[in-house]
Amino acid sequence: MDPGTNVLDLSQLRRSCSSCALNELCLPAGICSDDLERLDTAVRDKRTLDRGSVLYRDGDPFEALYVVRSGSLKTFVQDDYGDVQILGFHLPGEILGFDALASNRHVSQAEALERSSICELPYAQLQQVTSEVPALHRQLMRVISREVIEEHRHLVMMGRQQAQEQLAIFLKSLADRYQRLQRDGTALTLSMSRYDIANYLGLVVETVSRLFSRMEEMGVLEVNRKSVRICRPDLLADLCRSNGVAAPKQRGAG
Amino acid sequence: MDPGTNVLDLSQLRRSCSSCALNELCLPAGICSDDLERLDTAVRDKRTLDRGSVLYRDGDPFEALYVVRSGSLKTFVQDDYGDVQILGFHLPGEILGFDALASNRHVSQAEALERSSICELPYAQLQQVTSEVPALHRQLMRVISREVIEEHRHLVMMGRQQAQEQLAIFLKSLADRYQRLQRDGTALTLSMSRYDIANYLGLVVETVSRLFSRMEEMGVLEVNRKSVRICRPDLLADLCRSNGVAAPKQRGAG
DNA sequence: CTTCCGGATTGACCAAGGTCAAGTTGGGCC
DNA sequence: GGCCCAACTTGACCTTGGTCAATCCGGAAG
Repeated sequence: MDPGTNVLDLSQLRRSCSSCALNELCLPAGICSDDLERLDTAVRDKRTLDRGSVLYRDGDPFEALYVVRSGSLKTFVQDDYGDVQILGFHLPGEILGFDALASNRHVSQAEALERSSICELPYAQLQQVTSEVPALHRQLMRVISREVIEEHRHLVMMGRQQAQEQLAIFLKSLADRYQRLQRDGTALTLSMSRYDIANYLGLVVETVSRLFSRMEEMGVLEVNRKSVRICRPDLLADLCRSNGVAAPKQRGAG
Repeated sequence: MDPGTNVLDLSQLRRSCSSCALNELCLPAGICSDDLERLDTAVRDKRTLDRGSVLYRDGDPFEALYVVRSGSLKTFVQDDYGDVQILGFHLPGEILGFDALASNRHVSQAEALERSSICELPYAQLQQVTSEVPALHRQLMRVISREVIEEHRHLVMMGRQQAQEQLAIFLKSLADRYQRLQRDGTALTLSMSRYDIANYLGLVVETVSRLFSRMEEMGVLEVNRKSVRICRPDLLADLCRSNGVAAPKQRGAG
């Protein structure tokens, strides 16, 4: 439809947040349409990243926050000896770059796992708009808080004693996030490598590989390289809790 | 000095942030004195918590952020089966409660590890003040960002393959935080139990106990229940990197 | 088509650390 | 003082998952 009307595309671009499918997941959530237009003035443009290209690296000056529009990225820290710890995998609607707020420098690296597009929110403009739109300020805080909670989830996963539980929780949470994007939560396409998954969970790649095989034998998954089908979501949920524990322990202190 | 002048104490109380020793570590950092007074209007009062008492628990409505003034707390999440994962230990100057910004409910629990005092920042008032004082807004964001980075550190620690590295990193980072409080960074008094440490690192208590003993044999530490003296900070630093690795790996991608 | 190569899988082996069980210690309380 | 209990330590044992090595697989390049 509307072939050749590039001008229309541009105006569409400017009002991107209002028309974006990620509206409800992203920064604009809960912002009224008037304020949305102002937010749009702060969104620079969409950059496209090829697989493996770096959005920001450790030490880069803080310039902007970034929203994943399509594709996916990983963020990680790397110590002086080159040891890497992956901090997270980021799907559409998720915002990156908060690590740089503290010191005005990024202290982690963000890298595309596949061809991805990004919305850039230059911090200077964003600050301007948030000062004019208090609701946006609160929403921004909420989004950072989500980031904090997401890291809690990561910690809980890593703290598990059994590697199988860890992988089960990882897959389940990935499935949940897929579903929120209105995708099929039972047919995952993993954009990250086995090495990335292993590192993310604090395991080695062989263990992850074996666990995939074992879960396939158990009939929980169907695995074919990058594509994972969750045949038995119920069983997967069970695997998140050891080997199916007895009764829930009592909550609260004694 | 000034005995019996209770009135003076009260006025002192109201201007608490300006005179607080934690000034440079806490929210006020980098805020001019005029604005500081306005911040003080948002700080309710100081609560005292006994060991084991709960500041907020999972599900509590979000009412305030809290600053540790003295003592220490732990925060943790607890799943439906009672399994706990400790998220952090919080020393004076550190701010708690950000997890509730996302949903207006806390999704973790904060509990005093020893007799502690707390400054309460009711969020309604805080929002009022931050809207009037943009610098405070930015500072608040910086503080949350610090929280994010602190969790990165936790993840890196947990991701280590060797338990000894994990404990070494834990002790070193604790020592560093002690030092920032102008305390002696080589004489730690652990307010948390061995169980807490183990849980925090994703280990079991026996392993932690053995590692303390081993490090004592190595001459790195002197351990006596809660008190840990770091005899050889240099060796401790070595232990943070496996068993002293060869050359740093090359950074950056190939 | 074949070659090449990085990512993934599988197997054999082994040790770090988890589990279970038996002390030890020290602080609180009668 | 002595008892008690929780926190901690230590030992013996064994499982899980890490290590090393061989192999497989599929996509990209020639």
